[in-house]
Amino acid sequence: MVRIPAPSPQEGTFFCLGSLEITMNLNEHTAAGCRGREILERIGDKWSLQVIAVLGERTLRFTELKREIEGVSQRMLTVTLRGLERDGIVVRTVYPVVPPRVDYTLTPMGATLLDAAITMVGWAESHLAEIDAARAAYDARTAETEALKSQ
Amino acid sequence: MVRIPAPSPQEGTFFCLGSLEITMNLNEHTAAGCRGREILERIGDKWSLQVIAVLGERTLRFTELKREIEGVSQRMLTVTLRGLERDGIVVRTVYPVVPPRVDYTLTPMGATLLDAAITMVGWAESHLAEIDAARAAYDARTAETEALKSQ
DNA sequence: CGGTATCCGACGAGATACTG
DNA sequence: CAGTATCTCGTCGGATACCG
Repeated sequence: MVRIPAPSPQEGTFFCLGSLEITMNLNEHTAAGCRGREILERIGDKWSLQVIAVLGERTLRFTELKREIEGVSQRMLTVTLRGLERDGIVVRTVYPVVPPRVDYTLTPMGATLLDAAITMVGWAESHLAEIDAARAAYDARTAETEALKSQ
Repeated sequence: MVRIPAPSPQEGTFFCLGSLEITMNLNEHTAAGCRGREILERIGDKWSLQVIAVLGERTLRFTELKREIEGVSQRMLTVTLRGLERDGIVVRTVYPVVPPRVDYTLTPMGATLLDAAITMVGWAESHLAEIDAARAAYDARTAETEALKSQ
């Protein structure tokens, strides 16, 4: 388990991730202020991870990206890309030509994020069967309880 | 980059995470059906990761959990715990005593998930400064553009 | 103590229409 | 082509009240 000593305890510490402490200002003393969760809020949304994944293969234009991801609306792709650009995860390059051309590329930092994300996906892949079994068992238990109640 | 050959292509394949293909039924052919994203939907929500983290240290009762997490409502803690229980990440143990006592424990699978999550948090920790810089730069650029437009 | 039930506001996200 | 603007609806999550 990772434990990071708080460098300036007088600012107050916040149990961010169990034993993983981080230092923060007291006025940020909310769960939303947890920096460790920020990255999950970024890639935990509906589209970010998929965008990062496809850009991990190669640079793409807006329309190519939209075609590649399948299901994303133009609006949400724009919103997602702006967020990723703001965080320095993708670079947006506009070519002043007609018709317009905009390329999106993963930054080096974005590539390292993709590596970390793949770890998570790997975990998911190797535990999917176990999760499905747990769900089936839980749902069976729940259904049984419900049936007893309605008698 | 991870590429998993689709075992039964006739069921249709779906580009789940860039080059990471998974097999799925055609009637699940939505982005939400992506199994790789399921785990992110689980721990990407507002409270799951924090619950997993504090349970990673030791078994806790409901009220202890609520005290430990700070900011979570009773409702959301219940909802979160039910979800984690259903997925086999935590175990809920009810002791038939008065007053009631309910213990929550991380399963072995939950512990491995915590390890994977810590990888992500580690990434976040080591890139926070870079992300903040990127945001500041982006916001500065945006503010500048806005100022020019309103002239 | 450890929940459930209900109400309600805020936000995420799709559909659609319009633009440089 | 690559967006922006607006509307709308569904879901998330907090507050509150009640229960075994």
